[in-house]
Amino acid sequence: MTTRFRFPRAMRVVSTRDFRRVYREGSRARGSLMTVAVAPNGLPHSRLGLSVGRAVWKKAVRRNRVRRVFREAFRLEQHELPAGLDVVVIGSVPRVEPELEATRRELRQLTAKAWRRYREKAER
RNA sequence: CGAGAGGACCGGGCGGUCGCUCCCGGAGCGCGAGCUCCGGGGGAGGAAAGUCCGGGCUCCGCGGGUCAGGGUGGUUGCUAACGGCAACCGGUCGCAAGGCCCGGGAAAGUGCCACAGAAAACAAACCGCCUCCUCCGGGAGGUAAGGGUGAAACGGUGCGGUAAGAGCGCACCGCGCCCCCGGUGACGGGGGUGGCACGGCAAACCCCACCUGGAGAAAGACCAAAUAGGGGGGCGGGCGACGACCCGCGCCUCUCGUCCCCGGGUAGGUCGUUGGAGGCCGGGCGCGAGCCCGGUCCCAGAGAAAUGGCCGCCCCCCCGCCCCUUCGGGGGCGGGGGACAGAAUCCGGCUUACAGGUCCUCUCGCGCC
RNA sequence: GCGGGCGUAGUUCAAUGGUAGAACGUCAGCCUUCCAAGCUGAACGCGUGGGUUCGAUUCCCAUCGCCCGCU
Repeated sequence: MTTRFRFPRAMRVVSTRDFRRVYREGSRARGSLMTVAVAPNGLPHSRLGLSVGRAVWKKAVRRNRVRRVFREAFRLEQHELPAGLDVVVIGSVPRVEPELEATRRELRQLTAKAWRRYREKAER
């Protein structure tokens, strides 16, 4: 049985309430391509939320490109990431042109880093 | 062959693989909304953009009138409508094909025209020119051809005429008015006449003609947790509002009285939401924009927002190395690049951005037959 | 997605269609033993491209950039 890389809508953070919860309670980690914010979601799987605003690119095409690369990176890395998290990927770097492999690497590192910070905060 | 003009169109192709979303069919799970799997099908643009116009649609209670405000500006058409388009007229640029033009009114009124200049719009006269007078300093009168200023100076050129001159007279051109002819019309052509009157600016106020209510899908309709206790309807009276006023009808936000009823609504969800002034093919009408008839097709519907990622081959462009060459170029290998740009209620236009490429028609020049 | 508004010196703002000004800042000189303050002087420009006009920062059109409001 080969590992599947499905990515249905249920694996997306969609509602405004969930976004607000991650921003308020979650922990963050910033890298050269993105900022990652995480918080547990109480589900058996992790979910992805995207936030790529006009500060990244003024043209809608370029923003869509950034979102697609981020989304593809999450799809391919979903089994390597901790389960049961809401992962909000924020486009925080103006005029980024992300490469897929670099994005996968950074997503993995930043998610682990943010998740570690969350657990340290929870212990205190 | 070269130079150029106008128009129509395409916007990388094929395959593999991992995904997303919607629709249809089937199977499984679940009380159910639904979820999962399998198969089939659809899935960005010519500008989806800017939001500059016009319309559909929805709400603001409906209809009518006058005004205010806003818009348009050659004519005739096309259209659901338009500030769009077509044909034509006029002006202007080009040898031409053709291009460009916010192209009504300045004898309804108001305003502005800096500086310079004598004078800037209604007539006047700085230097001049001419005649006469003179105490030789100049003065009176005639004149607007010449000078100079200016973006613009009171018709232009020539001849006659005169003291010097002047439409003072004549010819041609321009301009105004009248008549005739052609055209639906803008306007064009011809004839007569006037003796020049009417400087420019209306993307200055304005006048004229025509058009025009406001908001916008976050419009709007429905279902409906948690929380909070209020909320709704009928009848009668009063005040008042939707740019202003008026008329007719309708209605009640607000408030008072009274009677009756149990719903209202945030988060969230569903609808609106994709079948339409629709695409393609054929025929007919029209110079054309377009219109009519018949056949055929269903062709994106997301929602923190799908239409993507990776790989291979082909196509086009650029660079490097090597080989061949009839010096025009051809071939091989490697590397890089392939525009502008992403639907969000829909449609008709306009505008702006854009690598490269295809097709059609026309003009001018050169050569050959 | 929709609706509004604004672009003028380095900065904050003015200006009827007729030479673009003010304050602060910058630079130079004077003054002072030196600095500051003060005085004098200078440089610095209408977002961009067209059009109307004799003439445009001003009027008209297009374009670029920025800001605000509406669930």
